[in-house]
Amino acid sequence: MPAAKPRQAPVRTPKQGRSKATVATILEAAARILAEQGWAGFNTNAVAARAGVSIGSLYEYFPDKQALADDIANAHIAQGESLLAAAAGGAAMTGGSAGAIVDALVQGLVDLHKDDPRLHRALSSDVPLSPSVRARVEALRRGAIIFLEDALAPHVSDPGVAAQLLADTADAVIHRWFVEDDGTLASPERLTQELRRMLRAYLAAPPSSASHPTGCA
Amino acid sequence: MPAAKPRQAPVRTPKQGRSKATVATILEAAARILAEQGWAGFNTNAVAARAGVSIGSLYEYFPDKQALADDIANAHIAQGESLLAAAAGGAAMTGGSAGAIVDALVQGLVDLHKDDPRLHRALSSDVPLSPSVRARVEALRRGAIIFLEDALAPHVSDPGVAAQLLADTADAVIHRWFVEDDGTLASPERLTQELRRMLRAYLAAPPSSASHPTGCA
DNA sequence: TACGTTATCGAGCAATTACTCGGGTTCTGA
DNA sequence: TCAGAACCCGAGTAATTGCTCGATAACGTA
Repeated sequence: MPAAKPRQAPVRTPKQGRSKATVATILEAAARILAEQGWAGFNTNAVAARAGVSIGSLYEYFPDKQALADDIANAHIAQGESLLAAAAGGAAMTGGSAGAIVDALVQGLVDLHKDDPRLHRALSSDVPLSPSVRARVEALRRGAIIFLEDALAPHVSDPGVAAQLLADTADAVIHRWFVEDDGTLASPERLTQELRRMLRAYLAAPPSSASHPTGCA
Repeated sequence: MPAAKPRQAPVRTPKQGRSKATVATILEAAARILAEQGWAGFNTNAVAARAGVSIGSLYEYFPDKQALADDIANAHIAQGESLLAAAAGGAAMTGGSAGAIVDALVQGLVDLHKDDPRLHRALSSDVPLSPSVRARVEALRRGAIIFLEDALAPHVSDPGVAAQLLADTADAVIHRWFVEDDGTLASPERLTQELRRMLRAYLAAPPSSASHPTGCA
């Protein structure tokens, strides 16, 4: 890893159709390698070879390896943004009851994780992303929590904490079941159903009860 | 990364006191580098330098880089095993009520994550561990779930699913709050309290109620 | 003290890999 | 048709890094 030096020939922006296709091919090959072999197998020579393109061509359009990874991550994040927006819309449509909020949240996260789980895994816990990309992920998370906070306000006493608990729980657990999946004992679908039940139970529970819960006394 | 070749001089097992100290120093330095810089900064030359030991000495006691990482992971897992055993004992002592089970589970996992969170993070989602180590982690997880399953049997209708949901939820969420900690909105302690509330509410909820939960109707 | 065992050392080898650069090919517009 | 722009090529460079090996030093014991 040589120190950052000013590049002689500046990075090209594709103008003709063939170069646009080249860039797309490179990005696709890079994503596949990332999904299949993770960051460890992600080297620019391999990406170029897999794309059927010379290493020189790759560096015509990407200033360095990091930019390539960031581009892939940004595309994935954009997908996540629209997916969560759709989930938010769905929750609003169905009336905003606690159950509807839970369903929309869980469904949105399942959708996000089900499409290309291996790439999602690589991007979320393997690739060292640049600060700007990390900031975008964080913004997405915060946006989702803020939305949840508003939606939950009528239903709980501390919407801020409830929103974060719901968002983090659903995301972390779904991530584990759909992405890590190291010999999961029960099926993800069954577990997801039970997850919804748990989140609903939480939202329905009184703010702070006795230390020994006894159900409905 | 050259192909695996039979080592000329077999790996030494430390006999004298000074070599035992050397091994300990190497392991300590390696753990610190792993915690501070992750797998990316974890190279054997750096470990040897940080330990104040020559690279040759390192390779007297560790066959390769992977063995070094695995040794650190195994020590960490052993710690986790005893911690979870303690939590299990605690739950049994306090009577085995649903609330006690939740408290013991959450407390055990918090303890596991609070001690050296950076190392825990590196080991759990950065270092490519060898299959045997991964198997040991998986065995630990399954053991915890089996234990939970027995403990929950008197309280829920489907202990298998409930046990996995509880274990995965608590682990994943606590991991996020105590280890990842990317600008968490609320304090981990407050969130942990609310997590306990959620898990209790789940265990107290009836097996399968109407789609619109209304608390205790 | 003498000798075998144990421990330490570090220059350097070999493989990997991010990235360059000089030169060729294809396209486009006049 | 032809000049220049856009595109593509891939051998090669320099840095990093896992690991070896022959030599030296410290230790234990007779």
